[in-house]
Parts: sequence; structure tokens; C-alpha cells
Amino acid sequence: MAQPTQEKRSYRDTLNLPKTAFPMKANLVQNEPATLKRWAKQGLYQKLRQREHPKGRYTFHDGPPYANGAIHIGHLLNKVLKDMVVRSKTMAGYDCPYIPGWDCHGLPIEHKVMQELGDKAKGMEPYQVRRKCKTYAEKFVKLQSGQMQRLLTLADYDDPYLTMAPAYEAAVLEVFADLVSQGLVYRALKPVHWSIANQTALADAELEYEDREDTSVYVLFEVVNKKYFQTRGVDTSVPLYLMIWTTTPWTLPANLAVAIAPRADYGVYRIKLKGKECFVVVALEVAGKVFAAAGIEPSSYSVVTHFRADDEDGTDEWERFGDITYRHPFIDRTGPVVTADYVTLEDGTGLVHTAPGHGVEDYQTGLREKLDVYCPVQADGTFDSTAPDWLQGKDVWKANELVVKHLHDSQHLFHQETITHSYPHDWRSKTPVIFRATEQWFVSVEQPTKHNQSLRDLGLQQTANDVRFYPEWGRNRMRGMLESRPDWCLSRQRVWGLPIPAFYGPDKDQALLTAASVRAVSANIRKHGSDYWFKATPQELLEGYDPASDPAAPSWFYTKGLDPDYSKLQKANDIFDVWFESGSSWHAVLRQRDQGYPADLYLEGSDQHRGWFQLSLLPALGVTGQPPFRGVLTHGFMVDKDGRKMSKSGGNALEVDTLLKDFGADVCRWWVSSLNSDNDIKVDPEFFRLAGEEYRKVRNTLRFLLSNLDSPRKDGGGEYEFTDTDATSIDAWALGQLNALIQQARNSYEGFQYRKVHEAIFHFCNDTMSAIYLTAVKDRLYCDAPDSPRRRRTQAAIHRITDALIRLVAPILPHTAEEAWLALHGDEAESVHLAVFPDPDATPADAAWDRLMELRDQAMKQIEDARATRDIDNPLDCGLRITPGQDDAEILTRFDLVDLADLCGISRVEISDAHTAQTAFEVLDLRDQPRCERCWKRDGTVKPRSDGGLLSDRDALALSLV
RNA sequence: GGGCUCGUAGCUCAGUUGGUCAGAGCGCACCGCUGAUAACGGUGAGGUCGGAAGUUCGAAUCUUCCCGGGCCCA
Repeated sequence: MAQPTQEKRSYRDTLNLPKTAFPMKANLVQNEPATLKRWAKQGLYQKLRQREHPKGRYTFHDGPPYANGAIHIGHLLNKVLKDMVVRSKTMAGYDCPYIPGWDCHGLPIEHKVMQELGDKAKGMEPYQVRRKCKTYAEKFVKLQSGQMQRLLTLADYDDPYLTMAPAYEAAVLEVFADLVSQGLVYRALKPVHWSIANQTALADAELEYEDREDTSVYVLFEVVNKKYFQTRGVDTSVPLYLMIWTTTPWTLPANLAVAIAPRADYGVYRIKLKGKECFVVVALEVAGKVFAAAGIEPSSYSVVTHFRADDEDGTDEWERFGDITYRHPFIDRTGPVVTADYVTLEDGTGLVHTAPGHGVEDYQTGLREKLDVYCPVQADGTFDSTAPDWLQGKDVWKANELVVKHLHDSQHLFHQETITHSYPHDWRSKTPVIFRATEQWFVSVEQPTKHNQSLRDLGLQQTANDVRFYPEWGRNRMRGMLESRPDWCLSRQRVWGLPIPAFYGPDKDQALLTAASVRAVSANIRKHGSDYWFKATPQELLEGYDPASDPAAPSWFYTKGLDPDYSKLQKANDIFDVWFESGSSWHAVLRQRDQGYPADLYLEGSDQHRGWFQLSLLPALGVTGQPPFRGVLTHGFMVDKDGRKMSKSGGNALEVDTLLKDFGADVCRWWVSSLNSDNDIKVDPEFFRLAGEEYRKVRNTLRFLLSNLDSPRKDGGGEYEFTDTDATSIDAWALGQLNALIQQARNSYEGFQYRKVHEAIFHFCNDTMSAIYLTAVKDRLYCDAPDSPRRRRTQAAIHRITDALIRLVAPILPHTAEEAWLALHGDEAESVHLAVFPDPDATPADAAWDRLMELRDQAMKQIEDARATRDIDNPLDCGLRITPGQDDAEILTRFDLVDLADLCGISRVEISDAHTAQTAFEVLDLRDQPRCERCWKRDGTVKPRSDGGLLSDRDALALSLV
């Protein structure tokens, strides 16, 4: 006989303790890249395309991020959400390709390149600058692509779509040609920032604001139609003036209206000017300041009456009293008084001189009021022949003086002063910039399309019904934007982009731009890329175009029977708004690459309601008559932990690379899946740390599950098949819970509710598995004979649970799921990502399980109380006597007493013969009973065995001592 | 200033049509286990549901106003 102490220790080696190669420590930062390599090596993305797809195609369409800079935390959210869509749809049985895209053209890149070039840019041809831009874009596509892959997104990174690729550009022109064919494209004037020095339009990013001295003038416009004032008792025999203020006198020749604030009070003042009695209209609030500036004493003027456009009670006086008109101070025309929201009382008189050809706000007002976009200033900054003869040929700076002098001489100048103000300058020439109306290309949202309705109406109608919005309020947002949007200005005066394929004729308003001519250029750009526009002649660009068969060919270019005169053609210098390029991706990617149209889902941040969503919707409606998407899913924006906007300067921006290095992709993805991403999302490193804690919990549950499958089965099932007689087993309960999880997770994935999946999985790991099931079956797994049917049944259940859990978590934690999958099925298993979601099965769980678990809760509570009051540390020192209530008596006879004891974590359970109304529990203190040296239970069967140990019957059997 | 939207325990979030709706998880504190151990289990504390008024027998839930965020415009 061995020594007792040795015997005690030796039982540990007789147990089936958990064992697995799946480590507790994830080491994601090192291991995730290896998983990526493995997927690449096995061609996972391509394999998925070839796999069977019982549900058919699910068309997800990726919106292109801008190829500038490294990805930020917003991209992380966006790309991970997209990847979860793609992976979950794939595992639901769809073919769901993911073609990533990049927006490559546009000002930010061109601007950056120009800055880098500095003075060198001056001697460069457009195509040379474009080459630099292309290189720049390529660099960032590569950088971002690498980062996105590092986030474990599964997409066709070998063949992404780039908006600067020739085939893409050609497709954009095809979309454009279709809109042209419908007569939706037109040319009109619009004010832009204009550099006189370089004779070019400038974007906001190319402006530098510097202080500048200008003459500001207070000008009197004589009212013509005084009806409104007459009703207010103003003497109409006395001249009445509107007083405006401006810092750009040179824009006065283009004045077409005066704007007032809708919700401000205006006074009519009686005043003497140069000895003459008159009335002057100025905003009440600023009148004192204005008169004081002109040196007029308060005693010299008085208010006669006052008015406002909008009454307090909301009635619109303006409409009741009709339009007020005034006479231009030095041009023979009258203009209306209109209201405009942007009019403030901070500077000036509260009456704003409005020249639609010389200001963006003025232009908007002009559109609304149907004013001309009149601009008498030419590209070189001089006035054209429509201006008064004393201004013609003079440049705008000279005109400032001339206009002021003229106003003074004609007694329209109330006051002038010199002011210093911040004024935009051309960042290259450092010269002051002007606003000047120029010819731009537009798409009309008002004209009827070939689908009989305007783009606006089509958009409103189809998004009202035929598109699903997640969340639903996206529909309202889209509607509001469609209702208020003006015609789309397509042209930009830049070089880094897709040229608008227009050719101008000898006269200013002659242009060759027909559906057929655009398609011809499109075909040639498909062959040569858009650089061709800058290198080739008009004739070369139009190769394949036959004006004879184009009824829309303009007569100045082609007359029947004669050869077209290509020498008349001059290439346009405009490029497309980049939004038109990305807004054509449904054609350039989905249709051109045969991905299916329309897409099932677009998924972007909520800023894209106005951006990509709307600007894809409009061209798609024009061409196809239907929206490019069936569903639109949006997420919110990242804010800091106090709910404030993220900003780099504020120091609260998080680097994606840092997050990946500190936490790994799966932890970042677990964090994403925990969010309600409809609205703002708070970000803080602490949240990633917490996500890491939760991740470890899930990982450890998987690890423990795996560790109890000591002999992986090749057939993937188990040696045990469940039958109806197992319905009351703990395993049947666990499998029933698994079914519920499968159902819930699949439904939530279906509705893009990743947070719900996250919660369900976490709860299942934490509660169902860790706290209840695995704790309950530990005893049989460890202590039963390895091949005991009871143990094998549990292992079969665990196998099924593990397999299902890995599949369910795979879209969220692709690396960890893969790691666990290989641990479960062996290294020869290909990939969990080629598998599909599990289906709920017909597990024969007894209907009484719900009640039984309620009873368990009650019993646990009592055991807990008893341990506290009687000072019992170890729950295995407890037993439980159950006195069944009437409703539970039958149920309790069906369940195994050992199972019940294991569920409560105690040594044994007995059922009393007595009866009560309500099931009652009595906790037994078993500390005076012998304890099995192997399983530590005091189950009543413990006695000395032939090996000298104190063992229970089960343990003796397991050791073959009986 | 306008359109859309959000504001529930320290944190992340649930709360159908107004009546067990004041909840869950994390975190925290305390306890247990030491055969899942840089793991595991149990127990507990925490909120006048952004503020005010109103409708109602009754409101986190409806109405109005206010405060504070976010996106897009202006």
C-alpha cells in the first residue's frame, strides 16, 4: 500500500483534464498577419466565388474613399461594417463579392501635388501635373488597401475599382452621354472664385485670406414702386431711397436686386441730404451707427415708420403689399427687393446689394428670384461692352474708383470710408481674387427625363417607396435634400480629373456635345485613358464619331453633304465634379463588371445622404429609371469620449495603425460590433481596452470548449447521436439554447443588427456556457471514464456547440474564428469562411426545461444564503432536499438527480416524499459525510476502495476498481 | 438660422402601441474556487430616464419650450 499523501495526489492524473493547442493568449498582432497570408495563399476570395451559393447573388457596393492619407477611425468603422455585411451574407449562403474602390481624382490631390511642385508647376503641361497626381493617388491606394486588409476585410484587393482607370472613366462618360441624349445637360453662368492673374477659376482650398484695404460705400437706390410705403403713410412726393453698403463698388454695375433680412425691422427715416428732404430705408438696429458714420446728428433724422418682411405672428406682409422696386443708380433698369436668410445686421445697413454674377449667395438668391446671372467682367478682369461706356475696358480695381466717383457726382453716394478686411487671394499669384460668373455645365433636376419625370421627382418618388433605409429616418433626410437641391453643376476648372468632352466652336456659345460625340470620346478614352484628352487633337478624340448619322450634330460644325470642319473645334478645359465620377460607379462597377443592378446595399456614413447616395441616385435614375440601390445603410460619426467632434488638432484623434498594434484587428472588430452605429459613436482608447477584455472572455469560452474535445472526430460529428430519451439531459438543454442563439444571430445578421449578434454571442458564452452548462458538466468531463456514454454525449453536444459558435462569430472575429476552426477540425480544414451559418436542429429538449431552470435559480439563491449563514465555503459540501410542489412533482421525476446536483454545483440532490403547494428547498450540510478523493463530491456512495482511496461509486468505476 | 438626428446607472446600450419600464452587460466592490488559473463562479452598490411646463387616473414613453451634442446645408 502506498502512502495516503501520494494516493491523494495521484488521482489528478486519472482525470480527463482539459487540453488544447488553442492558446489562452491571442497574440493577435503577430498572428493575424499570418492568417491573412494563409487566406491569400489558399485564394479564399476566389474560392468563395466558386463555392455553391444556394441563395444566389447579394450585391453589395462599396463606396470609394478618397485616396489621400492613411485611413482613420471612421474608415475602420465603415470598412469593418461592410466586411461584416459581406461575410455574414456569404455565410448565409449568398455569393457576395466585395469590390473595393477608390476615389482618385479631384482637388485635394491636385492641390497637394501643386504644393509639392511649388514653382516648378509653372512650366508644366497639364498632363505632366496629372502624372504626378496619378502617382500620388496610387501611393495612397496602396497604403489604404494594406491597412484595410490588415483589418481583415475580405475583398477583391487584387482588382479594385479606381475612378482614374480608363475603363472606369469611359463608363462615366457613357452615363454622361445618356444624360446628354435626354437633353438634361446644359451650359449656364455661375459665379466662381476667379484669379485674374492666372485667368483661372479657383477652389476654396486654393484661397488664402489676407487683410486688404478697400473703399466701402453706402449707396442710395431710389425706390420706384412706393405703393407699400404709401400704405404706411409715407409721403410719396418726397424721394425715397434704399441704402445699401458694399466693399466692392466694382460689382455695382451687375447689381440686379436688393436683399433684406426676413426677420429684421427696417425703419423709414426722414433726413436732409445736401439740403434736400428725403426718406431713407435702413435696418432699425443699425440706423444710428450708419448715420453716425456719415457724421449725421441724431437730431437731424427721425424715423417715420418701420416694417418687417415677416410679421411676428407669421403673416407675410411682404406678399400682401407686393414688390418694392428701385432704380439702378447709373444704369437704366429697375430691380426688386427680395428677402434672403443670410442677410445679417453685423455690417452695413441690413440691405444687401445683390449681383448674381458676383457672389454665391447672390447667385442662389438670383436663381430663386429668376434673375439673370449677369457678369459684365471678362476673364482678364476688364468690363465688357454691356457695361456703361465709362467702364468698358477698365479693370475692376480701376473701376472701384470710377464707380465711387460716379456715385458721388450723381448724388447716390451717402457715405464712403476705407476699411481693412480679410479678403481672398490666389494662393499662387498672391493677388486678390474676384467672384465672376463663368460658363459651367449643369445637369437639370427639373427637366423631364426619358422616364417622363424630372430627376428630382423620380428621386422623391422612388426613395419614398422602393428603397429600404437603415435607419428609417434616412428616407426623410434624403427627401429633404432632393427637395432643396439645385441643378447639379458638373464642371470644375481643374486638371486632375475626367475631362468634360465638349468642343467649343468659334462663337462663345457654340459647343459640340452630343450623346454620339460623347460616346465616341468615351471609346477613345477607354483605349487611351483620359490623358488622351490633353494630348490628342479634337479629330483624334472624336475618332469613330460620324456627324452625318448624328442628328444632334451642330450645324456650325457639320452641314449635310460637307465634310465636318474639325479645325473649328477647341477642346474644353473643364473636368467633371468628382462626385459625378463616384456617382456613376453603379454603371462603371456594378453593370460593367456584371455584379448585378441595382445593388442590394450601399453602406456609408450619414454624410453621404447628400453625397454619394444622392449623387449616385440622380444619374442612375436618369439612365435606368430606377435607384442604384435597394437598401441604404448609414452609420454615424466618431466623436470623442465627451461627445465632441474628433479633431486632429484637439489631440483626440486615434491612429488606426496604433489601435491595430495595441489591440489587433479582431478586438477592434469586436468593438465595432458592440456599437449602435446609427448615431454618433464615442471613441476612446479605454473602449478598446474594454473590448479586449470581452474578447478574452469569448476566446476563453472557445478555448474551454475546445479543450474538452480531447479526441477530435474526423467525421466532424461525435460518437454520440442524440435521441428523444436524452430530452432531459443537460446537453439537450444546452443544444436548445444553441438553437435559440443560432436563430437570433441569423436574424440579427439578416437585419444588419451586429450589436444584437454581439450581445447574443457574449451572453451565450458568459451565461449559457461558462456560468451554467460548462460548470455543470465539468464533473462528468473530468471524472467519468473517457468513454462513458454520459461523457461522450456531452462531448457530442460540445462539439456541435463549438462548431456552431465558431461559424456564428466568424463575420465579427474572422481571425479568431479561423484559429478555433482549425483547432476543432484539424489543420487540413480549409476555412470557416467557406462554411455557412449553422441551422437550428431538432434537438429533443424537454419542454419542462424552462421551469426547471427557474427552480434552479431559486435553489441557487437558497444555497448561497445557506453557505453564507452556515459558513460553508465549498458548494460541494452542500446537498439539497427538494419537496416538490403540486405543479412540479411530475416534472422532477423525469430529471436525473445527478444532473440536478451538477446544475446547482453541489454534491447531491434528493426528492422528498412529502408534498407542498410550492416547491421548497432544504439545503443540507454534508460536511460530516465522506468526500470522494477524486471528484470531491459527498454523494453518499463514498467509501474505501481496493486502492486504499475514499471514492464514490462513479469514480471507482472510472478507475475500474469495481 | 434651416433640415435630419441623439441625450436612460461611471461606460456601452435594451426599453413594441403611455400602466411590474426603471433593465442588461462591462467596469467597480466584496466573497468563493484553486482540476478553464495572467482563468472560472457567486453576491452587491449605482440612475429624480438632459431640464421645465403640459395632456392623462397614470409618461423614460405623447405635446410644447429650453439646454447640450452630431451630420448636412446656409
